[in-house]
Amino acid sequence: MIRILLADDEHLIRGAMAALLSLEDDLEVVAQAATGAEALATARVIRPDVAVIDLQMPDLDGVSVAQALTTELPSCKTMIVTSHGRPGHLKRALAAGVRGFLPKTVSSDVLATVVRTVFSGGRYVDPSLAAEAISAGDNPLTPREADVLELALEGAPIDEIARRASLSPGTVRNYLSSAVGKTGASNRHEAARFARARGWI
Amino acid sequence: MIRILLADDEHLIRGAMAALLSLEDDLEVVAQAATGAEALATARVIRPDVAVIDLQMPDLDGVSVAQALTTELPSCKTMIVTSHGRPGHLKRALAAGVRGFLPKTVSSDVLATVVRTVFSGGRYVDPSLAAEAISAGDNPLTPREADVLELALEGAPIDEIARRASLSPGTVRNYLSSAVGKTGASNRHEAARFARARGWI
DNA sequence: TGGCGCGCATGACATCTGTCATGGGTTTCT
DNA sequence: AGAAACCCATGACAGATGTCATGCGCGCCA
Repeated sequence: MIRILLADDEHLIRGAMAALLSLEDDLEVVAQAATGAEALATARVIRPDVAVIDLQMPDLDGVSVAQALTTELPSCKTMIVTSHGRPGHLKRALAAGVRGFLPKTVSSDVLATVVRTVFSGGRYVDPSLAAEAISAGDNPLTPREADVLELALEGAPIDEIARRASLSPGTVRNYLSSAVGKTGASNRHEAARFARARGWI
Repeated sequence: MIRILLADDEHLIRGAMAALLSLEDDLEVVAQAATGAEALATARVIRPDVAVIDLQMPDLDGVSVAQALTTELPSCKTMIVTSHGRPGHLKRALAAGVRGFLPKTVSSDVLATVVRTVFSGGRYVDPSLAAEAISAGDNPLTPREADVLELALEGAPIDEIARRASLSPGTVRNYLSSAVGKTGASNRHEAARFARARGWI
């Protein structure tokens, strides 16, 4: 029997997935969590075989949870399911030790199969997401550029970005200018959206 | 037996919700669809009692489907479930004749209950979404302002917005300036995000 | 040890944007 | 008919932004 921890902030989805996984004879959902922190806390106590975690959750995102889990509970294999598959997340997730990565568009059969695969030590990444990730290419942004661009995402003016990043406005403009050049955008807002779409930030 | 049509682009979610609804004795999922168009076509043939539709789908969004359904199949009650509950959608949905509106954070019990409620002629709107919608207030943007602001969402420069809206750049700036004033934002990008968050665009 | 890339900053310049005043045409309501 | 709101446009001005050149210090690596 494979013991599963299920984490998703959407109660309905979580319950439904649990119902679905429970239909399989060899799978058992032993715990559920609605937030990243909750997932982590529960996992420490329950020590599940496989953790199925939603990528976007209110507090910690799925990748952070996975990161913590792989160091704290190496015996617990982590896999991530997501609605909005962005290439960058896949790379981050893999680096965090995630063993399976799926969009929620897959069928339930696939989910169950992948749970078994990662449980027995294998890995699985959704082919279309993998293809996207490859075509998206490497992140050309320097860490600082990425930081600044992320703050620019919400549409804040430069002065505010500068304050939030503890930089001088001039420096912020330089980073943004560089980022705009690298993305081929015509202003920082477009650049920020572009980078977000690629999963670079 | 209440006959249900289920539409959601995420296969996993759809299957899981179907599994969950089927656990109820008086509910039966008679059809599933992955897109808005598919949902519509299927409903015309199957004539379900209740249509449970995801708000965001690749082609037609849930509200458009609901609109079509209420005129074409008045006997079919429509309800909408959504991940990202934005107040504006709720208002639009209600105007489109939707009988139930739920975030996916609710429990499965609630879903089943609401299905029964709308089937028997009642209405149900998630209380927290309703509260949000009320606090968001009415849309103060004129239609044209909303148009322009929507084009500004992607971060395009003013000249491009002007071209896409077939307006002079000066006019675009005026609308944007007005919208920025109404939203209390400090630039159009922030204003666009704000308006989006309120469901105004 | 000498590049090289990066982080951080400043200054100058051209352009883009936001704001305001103004005006004419249309529709809607009273 | 008149007022009010909206649509569209132009012009002018200040401030924000994008771009470029330049500089210093740091850590990494051949």
